[in-house]
Amino acid sequence: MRCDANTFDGTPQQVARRLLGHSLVRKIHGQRLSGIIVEVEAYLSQNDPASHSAIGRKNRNASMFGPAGLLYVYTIHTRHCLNVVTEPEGTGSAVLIRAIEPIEGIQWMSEHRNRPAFDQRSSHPKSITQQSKTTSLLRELSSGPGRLCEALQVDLKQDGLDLLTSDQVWIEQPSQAVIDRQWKAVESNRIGISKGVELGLRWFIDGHQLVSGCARQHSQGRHWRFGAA
DNA sequence: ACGGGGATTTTCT
DNA sequence: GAAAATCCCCGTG
Repeated sequence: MRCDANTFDGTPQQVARRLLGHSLVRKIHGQRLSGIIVEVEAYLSQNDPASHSAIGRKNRNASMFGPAGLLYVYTIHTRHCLNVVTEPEGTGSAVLIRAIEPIEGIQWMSEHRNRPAFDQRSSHPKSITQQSKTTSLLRELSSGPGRLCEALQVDLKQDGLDLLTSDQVWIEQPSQAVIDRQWKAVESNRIGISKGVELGLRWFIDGHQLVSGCARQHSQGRHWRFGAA
């Protein structure tokens, strides 16, 4: 079920934690592409030197200052990254989606990433070797903010779309299958930034294989039952 | 008009 | 690990 405004209501920290386990859905050429959000970061409107909003409202970050539930897309080198805008119009805050576990349209995502076609027959592998092979293929697809944008064919053309009403991209509530997994979420510092590292503000599913970066586990950090936040 | 910088990824050694 | 790739925007002149 598509999320309503309640999902995007709250501080960027609250929305970031809430979005874990939700599905990011992209519809393109009549096809549904989707994945479960497993890693997020919050970027704040105040006292956050790493936030794009820290330089003030410009053309390129304008949608970050829009109302909660907008999509904010920016470019980094040759790639794109996508964010969910939080807080009321005029407030520059957002949640960066850093990794998804692909669910629907995996073949299309493989093509978009220009990777060898993903073999659906091995998506329920029996041997450990097949399992790790599948995992590494999926990691290439959507573990990392630039990768998932390419897999879902999201770029500046989607910047500013409204996730509440768009027929191109939206967020859906966690499926029963996800709830049954009894995931735990953990907090860490954000990665890939030079300022504001000590603020924390990164959350991910503990031990999930598609979380980006080397630290997929953070056992010493605070953690809680998924869905409790 | 020009040049630098960035919430990244890939492909080397 | 380190460097390249070769983007978009923004600040400067």
